[in-house]
Amino acid sequence: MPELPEVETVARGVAQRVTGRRIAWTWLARNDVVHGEPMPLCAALRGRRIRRVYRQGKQVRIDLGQGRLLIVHLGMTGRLIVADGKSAVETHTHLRITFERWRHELRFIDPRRFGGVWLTDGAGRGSKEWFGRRVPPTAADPLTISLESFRQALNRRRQIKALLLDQQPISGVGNIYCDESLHRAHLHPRTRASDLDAKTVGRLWRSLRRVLEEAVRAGGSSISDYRTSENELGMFQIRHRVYGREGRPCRRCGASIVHLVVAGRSTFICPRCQPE
DNA sequence: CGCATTTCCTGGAGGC
DNA sequence: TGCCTCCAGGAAATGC
Repeated sequence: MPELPEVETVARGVAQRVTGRRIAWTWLARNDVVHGEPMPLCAALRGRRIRRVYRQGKQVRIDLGQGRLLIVHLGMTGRLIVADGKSAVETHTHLRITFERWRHELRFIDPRRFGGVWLTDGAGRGSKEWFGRRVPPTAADPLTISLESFRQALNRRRQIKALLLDQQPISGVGNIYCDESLHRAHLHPRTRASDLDAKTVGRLWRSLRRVLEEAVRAGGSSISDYRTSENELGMFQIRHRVYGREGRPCRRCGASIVHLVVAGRSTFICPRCQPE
């Protein structure tokens, strides 16, 4: 389940390996995973040099220069890996990008196909319609958002969990880090966001940033499909305090972790640390 | 506006 | 062993 820390890890890993390289050819297994330009993708990418690779929200953005941007969204089971061109191509590999004078290549693999790839004009605006599917939204980043902007974003009557999962106000938080940050802030996920006092909003702001930063340092959480750009496991899952820990003791108070559904999502809380 | 529900998709888990 | 159902969830669409 790639969220901010996973996507950040992948973007950094890919950046390290492909920045400055020139694209030789692309191999597309099925064209419904690529959106944007109706022209053949291979023709659009061949000869382009990779200027920069970075994360925005849950997107990996590959800047190709001259106003071209290749956006990769990993969805739920997507992987973007740097692989030896001679290594076996596993099933559900949808896109391969090779480079001049390099034996390695970039591969996009996504069994469930909730993810996708967009070739845009560089603006990559979330609202803009592209051939096929809309570019997923990005807004304020939880690692850099100011406390004041965070407070404004939370000034809604919605449940705090639903708000944190909504990518429109703040982009990058998914189910895992939502639950982890709420536990650290001692907040019940069904709390109305607008009911939080200034002190509590500050606590959540810090908790969210801290858990995301820690997870980035651990290379993200590998629950099922997620792997780094080198196809290796992340390590943050062993440090989860609530996510996936139903029935196990709270690491803070020892109470049994409870599973419930909030905002239509599987949710884990400590009933003692996070009273309703 | 908020919120629940459904849709897309595949693989893994659990029941029988 | 095999078949069935359910579940995981990012984000959009739909209905109340």
